[in-house]
Amino acid sequence: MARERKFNTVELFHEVKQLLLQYGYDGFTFSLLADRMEVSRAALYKYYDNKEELITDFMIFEMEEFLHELKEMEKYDGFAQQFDFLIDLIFKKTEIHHLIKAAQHILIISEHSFENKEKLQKLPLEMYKFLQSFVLLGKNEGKLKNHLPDSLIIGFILQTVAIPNHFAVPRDEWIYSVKEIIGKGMFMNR
Amino acid sequence: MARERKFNTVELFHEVKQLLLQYGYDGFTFSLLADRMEVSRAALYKYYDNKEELITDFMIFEMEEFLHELKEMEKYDGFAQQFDFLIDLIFKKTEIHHLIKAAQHILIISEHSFENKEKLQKLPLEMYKFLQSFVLLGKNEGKLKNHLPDSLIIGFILQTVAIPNHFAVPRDEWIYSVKEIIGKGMFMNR
DNA sequence: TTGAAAAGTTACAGTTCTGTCACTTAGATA
DNA sequence: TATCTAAGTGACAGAACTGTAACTTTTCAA
Repeated sequence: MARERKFNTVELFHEVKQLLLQYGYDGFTFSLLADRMEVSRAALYKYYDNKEELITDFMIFEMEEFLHELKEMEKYDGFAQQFDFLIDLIFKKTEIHHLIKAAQHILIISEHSFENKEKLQKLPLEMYKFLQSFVLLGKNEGKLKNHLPDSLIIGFILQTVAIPNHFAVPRDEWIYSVKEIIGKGMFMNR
Repeated sequence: MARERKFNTVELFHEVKQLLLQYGYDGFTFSLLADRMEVSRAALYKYYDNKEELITDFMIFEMEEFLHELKEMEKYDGFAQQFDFLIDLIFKKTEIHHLIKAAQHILIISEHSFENKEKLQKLPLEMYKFLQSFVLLGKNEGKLKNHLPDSLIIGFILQTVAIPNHFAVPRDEWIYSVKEIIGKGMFMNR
């Protein structure tokens, strides 16, 4: 009925991710993407009205995938095991942190609402709600300090991934030390 | 001998800061700045060749100011007091975190070297070296865990400022809890 | 008072990106 | 094989930003 497509959504999103991480939201252009995909710029406009819609769709795709992997946590028993899984996951997927930042950037600069804007807004909330149940488990098990705000606990854990490792401390040592600080702090116990 | 200037560097940098924090490096333009300063765009080009040079000069100004405030730490006696001062300072100057990010952005995207590029590169290093001596003090006093990498300790402390307080936990409770987690961790002691 | 010098403006050319439209191409089906 | 339809292209106009050059304005000092 119609001509064969030169690319699919998976290939497209793969390049979008590379470009976003390399150039950021503002540096990303349809020309850049079209060159990478080896199609004309106009071809991309057949599928997405503008950059905002394209990146939004991509973000939703990435965040849903991450959320899906996050929910693997439930397969682990008890807080301690889930904690280890969580830290390992966010260090395996460090890009997600940058992508969420970019997502918030879209929501801030976009004036008019559009198709998937609402969906993009809801995803971080869903993620937050899921992690809050994890925090609650920790508190109920008596493993997490009760008086600390849930949002700070969650934020702290997610933020660690953004600490720049300028001096190239070996990955394993780094992650081990992060877990240590989050759990037991950096002060000596007396 | 010459005509009176319509603006000075202090006023200029004040507006640059506002615009940078609101629009980010990419969103910042000479037109935007000229409007704010109520001068013509071309007038700005009398003082700065381009955006890169302008923002670089501004960054150096801001980072030197911050470094100066940071060095007030030395007036406090012992690690514990210096730690409290440091946390309070970085929460008083949360913007500096975003500005340093922007500075790194410049260094990444700029191809050719220019006047103050080197100076901009050196400032974070100077800051790092200063904080490292603080970490050393903590380790020597037996207050900080010896086996944790210095760069992680420093990164951890600086990064806390970027944790988003989405649910508007009161400032004092927030900062108190941050200090608690950094020092003693979020796990219950058994 | 007049003219040198710095401050400031206007206007232009060049670049890059955006969004659209008329067009061509390729594959399925009738 | 004719033709319908979706895929893809090239080319255009409009917008925004950049950097510069020629010009005007203001001030002070000789």
